[in-house]
Amino acid sequence: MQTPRPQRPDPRANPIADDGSEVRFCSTCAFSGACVAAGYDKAHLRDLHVLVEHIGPFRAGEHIFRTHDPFRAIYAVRAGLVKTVAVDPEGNEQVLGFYLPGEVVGLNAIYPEHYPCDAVTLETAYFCRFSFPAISALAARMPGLQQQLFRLLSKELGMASLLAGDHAAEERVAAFVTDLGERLAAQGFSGTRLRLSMSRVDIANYLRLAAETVSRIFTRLRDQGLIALEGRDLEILDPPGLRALARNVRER
Amino acid sequence: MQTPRPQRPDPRANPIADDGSEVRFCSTCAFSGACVAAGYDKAHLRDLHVLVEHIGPFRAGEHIFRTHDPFRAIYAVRAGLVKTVAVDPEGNEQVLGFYLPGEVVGLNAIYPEHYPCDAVTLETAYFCRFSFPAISALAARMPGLQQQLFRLLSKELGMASLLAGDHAAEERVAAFVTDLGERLAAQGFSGTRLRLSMSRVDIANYLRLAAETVSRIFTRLRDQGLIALEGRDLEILDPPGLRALARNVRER
DNA sequence: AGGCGCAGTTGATCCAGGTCAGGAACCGAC
DNA sequence: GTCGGTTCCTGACCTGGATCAACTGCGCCT
Repeated sequence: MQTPRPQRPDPRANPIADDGSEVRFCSTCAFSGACVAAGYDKAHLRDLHVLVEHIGPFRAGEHIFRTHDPFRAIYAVRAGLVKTVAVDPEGNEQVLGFYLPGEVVGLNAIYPEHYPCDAVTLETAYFCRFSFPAISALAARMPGLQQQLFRLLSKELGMASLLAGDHAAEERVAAFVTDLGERLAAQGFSGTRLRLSMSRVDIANYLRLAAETVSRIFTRLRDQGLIALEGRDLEILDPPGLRALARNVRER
Repeated sequence: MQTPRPQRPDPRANPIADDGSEVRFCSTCAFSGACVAAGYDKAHLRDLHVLVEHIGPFRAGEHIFRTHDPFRAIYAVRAGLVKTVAVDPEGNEQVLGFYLPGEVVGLNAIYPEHYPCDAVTLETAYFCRFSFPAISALAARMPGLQQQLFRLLSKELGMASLLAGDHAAEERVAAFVTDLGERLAAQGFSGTRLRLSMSRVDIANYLRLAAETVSRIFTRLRDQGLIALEGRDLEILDPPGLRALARNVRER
């Protein structure tokens, strides 16, 4: 709905998840495990590097792809933050997910062959673009890569099922914060001090709550001493406490 | 929670989606497209047949796999109906999906490497069991099969996102019925006269509603002349009308 | 400085759907 | 047949979270 006005890149933001080198590639990239773990040689790694296209910077509010665009590629986030948003015929938006550095956007477009959502950057962001026909052809020659793609899809499926569960507002918010922290930690960032680069409205929409509810729950969690929150800067003070609240959303 | 007592197979139920022949294979199987569409020869088809294992019958209430079982295989439904159910630590159940003949169960286990849910038959059912290591090895040699697996995963992802959307109870029920009809039609069954083999409680749980709400909405839809419903036998009287109610859930 | 606009918070009210409580219909068991 | 169990439906009430309405604080413009 909103047409976010461009805003200039913020030098403080956006730690870059790789060293920028073409050869060493993103060390935390979603696909790195496919090669490294399986012990692939330089030649295979080079295949991956040839088909990847480094794109960016995108400034906050720019679109990577839009609903109904034909599906051509998947995008690994190199730096920055992206949300995917589906819009129904009445114009209601639904945030489907937030994607951190090292994560992959666009997998839900494989089946419909068109992107079923918009992908919008929330901060200045850089991507690796993988042509899907090319990467799936390569996957046929690299079992580790095929396996990795299966795993990414299956993981995304698990995330969607969590979101689909019916959980109380507080559980949802606690799970959201815990999950963000863990995903950041998995990418080598701090898992306890983090910046919520998305607006409260986006968070609320993603959690299928009203923005007011999210706001109230944040203050409640703060009053309980579980988190410290100032604007968009969040610190998780009591990870186990928060995890306990989120327990039903996350464990099964 | 409930331990459903076994019940004897009902000869009326469970139209079988294939001719039972080992060689001709399930004509409506989720994987048939992978071979036929891509023009594969008999040799490749035979590879698929060798790795598949026909299992069943399972009677209503039996488990195909359970939460935490190590992930070994995916299962294509040959006949009958299955639900998948996740249980959280407090014992709350969440139905994740219903699977009709021709559809595939177990894809959400790839990433965690353990099944994240139980799969329970709701009527007498037969399956094709595909060892996952074997089918993904074959997929590396059969791009059409690899593509098909990607598509299945991506499709399932889309379904989960629909379920995760926040929609009014009536929209959810209308979408559920419409979707069931379309999926049955896709498998060659009637898309307008169908049997809800799952209980109202299961439907409600799947839609994240109370059973009472589902019941009330069914009667409302009947009063509006959109459906005819007697027990578990449903007829969709006004498909476009129902689709209109479901519009926001399904279109994007 | 002042003023505008947007993001976020807080309080007051409302309502969709959940919960609770009966009751009817339909089994299968004996 | 009757009994007990189960599923489904319906009515009466309750509540979590949505909605509506201020209000605050901040960044940006002129």
